[in-house]
Amino acid sequence: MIRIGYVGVNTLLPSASRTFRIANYSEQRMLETASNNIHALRDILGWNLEHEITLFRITSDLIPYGSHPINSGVWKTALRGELSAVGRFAKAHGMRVSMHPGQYTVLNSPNESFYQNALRDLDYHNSVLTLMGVDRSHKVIVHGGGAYGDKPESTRRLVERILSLPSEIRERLALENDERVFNAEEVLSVCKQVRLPGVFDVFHHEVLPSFPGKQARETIAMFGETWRSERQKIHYSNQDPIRSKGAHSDTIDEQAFCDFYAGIRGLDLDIMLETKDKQASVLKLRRLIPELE
DNA sequence: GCCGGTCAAGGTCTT
DNA sequence: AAGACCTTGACCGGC
Repeated sequence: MIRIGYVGVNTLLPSASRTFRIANYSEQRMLETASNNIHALRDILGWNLEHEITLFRITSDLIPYGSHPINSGVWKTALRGELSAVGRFAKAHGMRVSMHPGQYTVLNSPNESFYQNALRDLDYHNSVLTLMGVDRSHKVIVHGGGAYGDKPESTRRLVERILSLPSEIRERLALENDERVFNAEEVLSVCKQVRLPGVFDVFHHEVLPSFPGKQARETIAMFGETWRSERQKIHYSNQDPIRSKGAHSDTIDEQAFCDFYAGIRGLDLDIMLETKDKQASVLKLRRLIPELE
């Protein structure tokens, strides 16, 4: 069974990513905005339930400045009940949620300060999911980080940093190939070394290829081994025809997806679609391929 | 008031 | 040294 989902916001509903300028920061404003965002998230999941969509990525902006030093972390206690409630809803309906720190969270940075920032950010993302009460199959997905002109050393540092993470954070982590630095082959190698699941991003793999000669199904199968007893997840998107290389398209290209799907049909897989039109691409592919969940 | 254009946090890589 | 990358919404200037 192949299940598809979408990322971050629903274009038909109020956003769960509301924020404000850091110059206007106050604890009260942070808590109000965060509470509103959590309720907006609940409404998005409700919409998803009505449309039988059970795969969703929660925005990193759910708690404004959630991992910034300006934020005391009081939201972890103040909003415990609201996070728990939305998590109960997700669990009750068999939903799988995830989070994805941005490209600026760099775990393998040689800069100690940036490393500490990354640790805070991973703690933030893990805390949201933990307070929701969802287990470690609901992942926090990160990229490998930078190369710093020395890939072997940067990779070694990445491995070391992952292994030294607090276990509750490490056990929720998955690694994803990016389009500039860590390709699929390198990410898979790190995943095996540190025993973490790997998220294969189909589009990044097209922009920054590896595994020459291997078909998508083979590569997905190799990544699948890293998931052990958990359900495998991959990312899928297309190149925007106008914007720069690596930019996501507005919507999923039906022909491209059909060609891709022909090679993976029959697998057990969660596929996150990354497009500007969000939920619309999920509904579009469902119409095109009714057997998709 | 509304509209459209610009900026924001975060760090790395490329030009 | 400066711009690109990414993201959506906040914010600001001009009507």
